[in-house]
Amino acid sequence: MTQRLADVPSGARQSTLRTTNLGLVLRTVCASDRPTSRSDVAATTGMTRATAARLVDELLAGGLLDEGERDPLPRRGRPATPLLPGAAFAALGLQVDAGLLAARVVDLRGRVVAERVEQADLRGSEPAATFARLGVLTEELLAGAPTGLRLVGGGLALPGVVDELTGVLLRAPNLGWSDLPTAGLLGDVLPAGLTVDLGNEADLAARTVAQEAPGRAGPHRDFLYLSGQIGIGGAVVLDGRVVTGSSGWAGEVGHVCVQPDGPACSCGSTGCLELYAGRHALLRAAGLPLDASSGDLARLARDGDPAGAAAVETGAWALGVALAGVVNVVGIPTVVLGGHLAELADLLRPALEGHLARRVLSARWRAPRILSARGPLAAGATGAALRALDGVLADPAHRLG
Amino acid sequence: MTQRLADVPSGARQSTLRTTNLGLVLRTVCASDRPTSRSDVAATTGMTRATAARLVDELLAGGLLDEGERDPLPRRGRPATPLLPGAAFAALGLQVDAGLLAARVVDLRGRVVAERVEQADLRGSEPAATFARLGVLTEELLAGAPTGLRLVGGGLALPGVVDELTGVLLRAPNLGWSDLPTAGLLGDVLPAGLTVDLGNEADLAARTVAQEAPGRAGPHRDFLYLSGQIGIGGAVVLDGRVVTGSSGWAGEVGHVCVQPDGPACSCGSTGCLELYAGRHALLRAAGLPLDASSGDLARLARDGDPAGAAAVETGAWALGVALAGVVNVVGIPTVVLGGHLAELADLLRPALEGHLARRVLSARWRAPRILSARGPLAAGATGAALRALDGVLADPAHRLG
DNA sequence: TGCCTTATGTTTCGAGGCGAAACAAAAGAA
DNA sequence: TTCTTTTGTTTCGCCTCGAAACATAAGGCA
Repeated sequence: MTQRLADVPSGARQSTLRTTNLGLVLRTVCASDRPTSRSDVAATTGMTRATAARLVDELLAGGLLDEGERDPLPRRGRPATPLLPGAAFAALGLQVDAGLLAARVVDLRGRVVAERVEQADLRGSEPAATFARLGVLTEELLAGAPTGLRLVGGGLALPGVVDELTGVLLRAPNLGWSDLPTAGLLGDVLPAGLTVDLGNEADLAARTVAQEAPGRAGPHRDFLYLSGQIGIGGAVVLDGRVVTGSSGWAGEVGHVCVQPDGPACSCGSTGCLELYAGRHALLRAAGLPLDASSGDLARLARDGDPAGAAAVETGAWALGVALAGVVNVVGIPTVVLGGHLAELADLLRPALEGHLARRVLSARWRAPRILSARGPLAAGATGAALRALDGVLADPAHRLG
Repeated sequence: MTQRLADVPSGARQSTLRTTNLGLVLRTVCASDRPTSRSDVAATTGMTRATAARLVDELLAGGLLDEGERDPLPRRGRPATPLLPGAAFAALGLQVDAGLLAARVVDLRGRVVAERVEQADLRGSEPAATFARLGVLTEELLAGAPTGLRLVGGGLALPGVVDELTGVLLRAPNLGWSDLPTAGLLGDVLPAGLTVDLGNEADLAARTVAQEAPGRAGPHRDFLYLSGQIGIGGAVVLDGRVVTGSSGWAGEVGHVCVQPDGPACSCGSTGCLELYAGRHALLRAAGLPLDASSGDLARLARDGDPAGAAAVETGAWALGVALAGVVNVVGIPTVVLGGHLAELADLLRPALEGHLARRVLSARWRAPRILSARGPLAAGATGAALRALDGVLADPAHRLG
């Protein structure tokens, strides 16, 4: 198990060693779901206790680790000093969606330190006005947050295609926004000195499934995440990491064609998944108003309403065709349904797993599973904060200098 | 541009530094398409000349680098000593396909040192007999290879689903093989001490596009590779690396559904891509015998034969539907056609690019491109050798101890 | 021809960081 | 009280790299 330096074309020096090991120690502490001691760190990393202790002390001095209270466990030997991720470090997660605004502060231990979620119909809203609202929300949030918090950065989850490098929102049909340079807008409404990076809502929400706290892996390492908003977004998680691709154009599962002879989609194609399993499509097929919730639909279908059942049936069929294609290509048989699809998971599962069993080549070897990502609202905001905190874990030395 | 150690949960020590930098130097020399000097290495890696020279000397001693002849270029200053990847290191690439057997030796400079390719109809063949033939081929190949070659390993490309870890061929419909443990069969027919790893043909062939020599990147960093054999396999290349997924079940593009109401496929699904754009489907639609070549089909279509043109048209349509889905999900707009599809690329391109322009969400921002991977036969064999050589580049220190 | 300039490669020295091993500390067990 | 066990600390030596001076091998120019 020799360690290997990443393929950055730059020579490694002594300080690189230090940087790397600082990160390793921090990640080791974060990865554990219980307090860890210097000795534990040494054991799991293979370092000597001397080295582990040196590194831990440096991280403690920088506030990236905290020493916890001694656990009064009756054990032989000198009692260990528990180590925890530094509670002072936190990040800001924001989300703008067609139906809500959210702002959340998550600390390095993965705790939600403060949050504000506001229902709002933002379809076709004016970007500047909406960003101003987001700014007010954030200001209130931070005013109520504990003092002494060190915000290391932030992220903004948006329901659309985003260029993470330039900070331009390229396309967000459900907000009615496109080609929007957000840097200026965000700079005007957010506290100075805080860097907020954009991200696709599905990509970021998938992080909340991939890790249950910064640096601590969730129950699944490889899965497909489906984010049911008005449209359907997706993310591929491989080895615990979201595969973003070379640009933001990945994960548009909603526009996978499930019926080439089907109706025209606003995207220019025909028979897109969204036309069968999108939020509006399902509600319309069930005879419900477009502002009904997924819970309403679920109730209808469970109560034996024929239109409701048919809507779910059609949705499961379309999801089956589209997901089978994705599973055949990326080879990951685990699908996590998020957003409004999470609430429908139990209803969709029987038919959907049946379709997948038939259409997925590997089904006989590894049967595809449909899971549900029930959780608090605005998972994208949490994911955005997690992403910012991941930056700290990747290079803690940067925060010490 | 700080260097970061990979996320292996093991502490980095001084020797790790050395190991890493040895690899970095070797890869730097390999990445260049012209001889490189110690001074060049220092400049591109940011090391001092002293360090670069130390590392180079160690690699020279181990044969991983060679010093070349001085280039009599009239330049000022002390002439540089050219460095080249060590020609003594090479790997064996094998391929078994429905229509051929291939064995090839590729050295660290990316040169084909020796090769044997044999046409053969292996559909439904007896695995043991076919492996015996492969063994004979390999023996002849190695007998004719230059002496002093150090074979670092090998790979076998198979047209099917493979478990790379256990060495089991799970499913190869066109050979008629399934659940075949190859380790024993290979061990019986290959020289002792040579480790040969399995690989999917498309995954390995994609490597020949991703890199033009070991450690030297090809023209495209991100692309989709389509391998047209009798079936249609695929591979996703992201950042120059083939994305293999957690098991071998990725890349089954041939069984993406393009028409849910379409005919039944042998895989159990309906309307699979393969039924429209697979080799047999195209030939049948064109009214050609199943043993005709893609060149025959191309000629027919170019000559204005209606059936031939229709076959190409249908193939392009089906590829359009399937690839649009893949591009929408993985966000990579570059598609490289390999195998028998390479020869049809020019014919498919107009219609196919049209379909993609309509069905791919990002088309207006980045128009999908269809490229052709024309090259020598049995690209999988070359890719298998490249994969083995990549192992050397990843950890050259291992070859020095 | 002889000296200067320039680029490459080598040698020497010092500093940073880790491992090894002894040591100190803090508890339970006998 | 003393022994045992586990954790944390200190000291020392080794490894590897960077810095800087030095050596080498060419062209340029008078």
